[in-house]
Amino acid sequence: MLRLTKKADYGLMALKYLAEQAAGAGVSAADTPGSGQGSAQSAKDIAEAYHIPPQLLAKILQVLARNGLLVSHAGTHGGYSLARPASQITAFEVIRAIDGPLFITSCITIHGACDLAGHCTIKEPLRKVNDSIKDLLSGLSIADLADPPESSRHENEAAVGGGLVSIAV
Amino acid sequence: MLRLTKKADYGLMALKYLAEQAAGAGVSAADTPGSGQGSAQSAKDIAEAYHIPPQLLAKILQVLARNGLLVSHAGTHGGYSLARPASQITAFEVIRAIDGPLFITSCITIHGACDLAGHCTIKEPLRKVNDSIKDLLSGLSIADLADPPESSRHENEAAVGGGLVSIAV
DNA sequence: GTATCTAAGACCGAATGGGTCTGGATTCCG
DNA sequence: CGGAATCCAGACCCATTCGGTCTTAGATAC
Repeated sequence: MLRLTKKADYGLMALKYLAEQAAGAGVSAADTPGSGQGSAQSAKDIAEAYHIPPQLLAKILQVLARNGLLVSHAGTHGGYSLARPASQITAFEVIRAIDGPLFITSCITIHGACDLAGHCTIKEPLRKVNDSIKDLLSGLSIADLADPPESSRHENEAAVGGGLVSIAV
Repeated sequence: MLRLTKKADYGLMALKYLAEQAAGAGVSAADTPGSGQGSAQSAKDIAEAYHIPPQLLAKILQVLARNGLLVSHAGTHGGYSLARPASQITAFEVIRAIDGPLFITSCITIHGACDLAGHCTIKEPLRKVNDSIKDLLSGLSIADLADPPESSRHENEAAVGGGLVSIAV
């Protein structure tokens, strides 16, 4: 299937959300305990914005924070904010933090070991594909997600407060 | 994890094996359809060559045959052979035949439907990545696996046709 | 007619992924 | 100070998928 997990999806969406908040809210609005990258958003807020299970997102954000992509702040008005500018956080980092190392084939492991050790003959060509995908994702930043260059925009995604599913596509 | 399944691995290895057999069997290069030469290999042979479970490989080959990538021949000296020249069978076809449609994110489905229907905002950028990966795999043929191009080249621009690595969004 | 091979399906155990729950530890605020 | 809001870290559960096996049936060459 070659697909990334829902967790990674959620993580990307959350980062995008934070990037938008940071950009829109102006840095000076509320002096937040983060590192000045806009206002901190709680896991619950983000989860509600996208209708994803709050507890699950909470765990994802924890992982992201542990990996240095987010900064967290506990307490009453705590939450998460980006650890770096959105343009300097790549989708690859997010995915690897959540889903672990990115290997297209079961052969390519950290040690290069393979259960088909000697006789796995397709390893090398696939490694190139693997690297290409990695490069591909490394070239995609959160800022790119948040601010699509010129793609089609027939989707009305205005902040739907407590809205229902609005099937647009 | 973004990795393809072991079945797809096995499938690719098997195709590569068949390509090599076809090429080495005296017939002109790898560009020979699976007809007329006794180079049909049984599932058991291939399985033994790579030490993979024979019955599992058998099922994989069946799927491949059903999808028109292999031609099968039952009977005493039956077996499988490539339905097309190895250079005209892409890794993408193999993977899709075995692992099903290739979608990087759970949002992108056949109908475009998404459980996060309206509010999945990262769908479009990721679709581009998805397409790029698809192009990447479509540019990799079985012949490339069997006869690895000079890997001393730059990694990303191997045998791939268009500028697919340039996502840049 | 029999040995050899593919075809097709049911079936199973283990791993993974998605999601929940619980019990803390921190920080703000009245 | 004490409580509310928030993050943190696990354990835990359930459904799906994956890897693999088994069985039965249909084709084909000798």
